[in-house]
Amino acid sequence: MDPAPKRMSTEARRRQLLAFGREHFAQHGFEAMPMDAIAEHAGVSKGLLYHYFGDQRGFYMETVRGVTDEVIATIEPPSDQAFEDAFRTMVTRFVQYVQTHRAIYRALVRGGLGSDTEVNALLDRVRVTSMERILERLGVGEPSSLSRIAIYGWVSLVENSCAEWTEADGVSPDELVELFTSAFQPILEVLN
Amino acid sequence: MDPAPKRMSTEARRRQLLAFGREHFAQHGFEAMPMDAIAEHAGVSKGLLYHYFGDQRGFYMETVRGVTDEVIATIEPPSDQAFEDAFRTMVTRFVQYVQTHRAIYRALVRGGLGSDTEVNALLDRVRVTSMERILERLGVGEPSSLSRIAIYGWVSLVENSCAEWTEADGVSPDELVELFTSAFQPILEVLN
DNA sequence: ACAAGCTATTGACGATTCGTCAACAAAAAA
DNA sequence: TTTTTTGTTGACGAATCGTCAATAGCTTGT
Repeated sequence: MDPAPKRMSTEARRRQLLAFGREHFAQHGFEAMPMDAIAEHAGVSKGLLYHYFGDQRGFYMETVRGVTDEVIATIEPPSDQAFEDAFRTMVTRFVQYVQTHRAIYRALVRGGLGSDTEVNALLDRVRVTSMERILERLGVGEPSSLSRIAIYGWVSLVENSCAEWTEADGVSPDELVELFTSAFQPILEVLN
Repeated sequence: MDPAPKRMSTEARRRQLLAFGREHFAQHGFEAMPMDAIAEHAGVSKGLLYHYFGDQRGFYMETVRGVTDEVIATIEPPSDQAFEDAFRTMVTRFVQYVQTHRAIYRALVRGGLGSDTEVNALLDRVRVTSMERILERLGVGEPSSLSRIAIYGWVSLVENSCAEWTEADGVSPDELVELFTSAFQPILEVLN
């Protein structure tokens, strides 16, 4: 695939492998594919993957974490806006992220890494972070059980609607943002 | 575990193995567990599992299908009610199902069989069936892309809220039904 | 009661994949 | 050049999948 220098610095090699992993998973999903084959496509030996990432799960984890961290950074709500505006900014940025990173996002939520408990925890971290940021901006200290369930549900709605969106045609980002915003109103009624 | 008769009729053995599988997955989730070990716990040989279900995926599939078919049958909306009532009946029955089958339901949506494309298709069948029934009752023939996305999102909200609910305390079924009903109103605005 | 036939059931087997590790080789240091 | 460091490899053992000929329990016929 690449000229693939025979020997690279630890950091450079690591970045290269993670970049390849991201691209690979975006195209092929996280379906079971032997580490041998992945390594071959990446132009290195299987042993090298294990050397850098410990085990298969480790490679998946680091790749996924790269994406989830990116998402979390993207939807950081601006601190100089009132709630309604900050909320809309978060949602808008999220939708834009999905639009810009269609393939990898779909692989993330549809590619089926739910099987792995640890990897799934990374996905849940995005959801929980979103929840906490919203609750914090609303000044809700200790949300009730119902509040948590309601917000979690809304976040899931956003997540899965976006996943479907990546396979649909003719729906603009604005329409999605509008949908998510209006869907949040009944949730707001319930919070604490 | 059981007295485990040495030889059973094909149908009886099949039912017994599926019942065991359901119980096993409810308790342990669908985490990777060797077929050898599963067979041992079930009191049969590994070969027998393969004989009845073809392969590992086949065993998972049949077990999951048992549950998904049950869910689909449960939320069949009554045909003699107006939409609002039929809708509420569907949601209520669904919530009751989750309450009654906590363990297996959580395993279903959290146990991580998303990894497998085919098994995931079974889960999606529940969502799609729900969507179609609602759309049909509303008299929506060919839903727009946005409509599909919106309803799919709402179904995901219900699904994931319920999954969280199985791990939470102090939230009544009625509160959930109320939440889901109010969360549906903005969706209704968008449909076609 | 016994033999013969049917079929539910088994466990050993080859194939595939995971993860390890001692050996190798390319760059840097002396 | 020689030595040292360390990025890299491929062969290996362990674990698991899925197969299949052999086995053993039930049924039928006499």
